[in-house]
Amino acid sequence: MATIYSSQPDVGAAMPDRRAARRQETIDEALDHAVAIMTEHGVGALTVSEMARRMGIRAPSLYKYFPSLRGVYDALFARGLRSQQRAVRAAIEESERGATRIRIGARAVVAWSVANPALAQLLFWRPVPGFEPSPEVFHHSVTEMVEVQAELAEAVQRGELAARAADDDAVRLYTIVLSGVISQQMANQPGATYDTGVFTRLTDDAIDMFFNHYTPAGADHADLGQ
Amino acid sequence: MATIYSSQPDVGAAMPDRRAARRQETIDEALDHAVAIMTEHGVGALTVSEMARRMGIRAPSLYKYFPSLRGVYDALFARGLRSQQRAVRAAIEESERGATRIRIGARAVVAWSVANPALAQLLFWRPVPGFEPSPEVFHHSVTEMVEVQAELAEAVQRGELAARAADDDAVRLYTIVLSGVISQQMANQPGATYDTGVFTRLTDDAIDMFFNHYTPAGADHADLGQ
DNA sequence: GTCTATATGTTGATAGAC
DNA sequence: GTCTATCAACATATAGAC
Repeated sequence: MATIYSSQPDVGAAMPDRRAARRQETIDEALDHAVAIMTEHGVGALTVSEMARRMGIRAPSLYKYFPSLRGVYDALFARGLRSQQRAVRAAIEESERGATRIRIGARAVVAWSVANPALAQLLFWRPVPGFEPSPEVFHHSVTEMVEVQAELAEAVQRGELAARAADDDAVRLYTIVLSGVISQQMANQPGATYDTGVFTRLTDDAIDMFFNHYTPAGADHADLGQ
Repeated sequence: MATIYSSQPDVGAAMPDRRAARRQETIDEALDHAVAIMTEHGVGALTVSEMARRMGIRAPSLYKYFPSLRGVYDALFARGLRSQQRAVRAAIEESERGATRIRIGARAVVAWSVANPALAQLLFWRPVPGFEPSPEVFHHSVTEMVEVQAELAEAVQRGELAARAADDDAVRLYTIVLSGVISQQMANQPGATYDTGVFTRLTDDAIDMFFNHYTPAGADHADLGQ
């Protein structure tokens, strides 16, 4: 297998990999600029022309990397999902399972969202007329919700939450709470960080509210997984 | 004072009122088309040209009624606020005060939002690059929150909710819950009605969750204001 | 208050040379 | 894989005739 560490990079079988890597670098750079544009001027203000302008190339050249503007949005949606997933996984990595992990994961999602408002809007809202993520990209998004449900089931098993918390509706209520925090923060105080945002500061409060709603019978109001 | 019921409508002092009324009708018709365009193609897809096209006039003519495209958005924001307020006031009109009124108002906000998705997106999100409502329009939006806070204080007074429910943070948590329900519904199942939406169906559940979070000391988990 | 005409700018996308 | 050239369309907004 050819390696990108080859000492003779321009020869023979090493080429295709090098080409592919270079190509991927260009794509990544293009997406970096796309995120910057959306952050500065709004998610709906992205244009192929502006991306090309910032890269110092002509617009037609970008069509070698993306089939269309929608293709760019789709790549951005996928990148957003991956980035968010990485952030969450890094946060929960060594945490205890169950309620604790749910809380830490929730904090991570909110923190990632305010740190990446452009991508977050693309994931949580539908701000671009006519754009919907392609099925294969959207599939990852569904996968993520399955993991949340599994963790809720674990919390039930541990006696931290009532049995109802393993239902589909509980997952929905969880997403309602998180997307509420994120939406209100992005819409009403866009510049703030996780610590300074008047809505993001309520993340733990919101999670408490969610957990209390599923307090197991006989248990007291415990502040789970603090 | 001249009346629009004047039997001699084209004479003298009656004219300015008739002119003003006719002008307002044209503006309203223009905004109707604007809402239709946003509903069909997304909030960000509104153009002066398309509005004119649907009205059967030329684009320049519309500039006699609106100073710019942003002016149209501002008028739409104001219309959305008024419409939502009317819906809520009609719903709570004869209800008991306190927790009951909060619950009924919340249902009304969610129902109005899924029935008016375009205007709701304009109010709850910031989907249009560079558009922010003008200060005087936005002021009404703040007024509304003050009313929510007053009703929460009333619920505290009645012993329905704990004292903390009168804090600023409680109002924020309330808006988090509502905007969460609305955001998730609009983003993930846009076509649904209040009754068929998998998220809007959880409105009462979400309000229960909110109320339980502020259960007064000594009180049991009551389903307030059902 | 409507129109035509126009200035001025933008975009997404393709064809084809190099 | 980059470019030039170009298409076809669309936009916001203004000037000025009627």
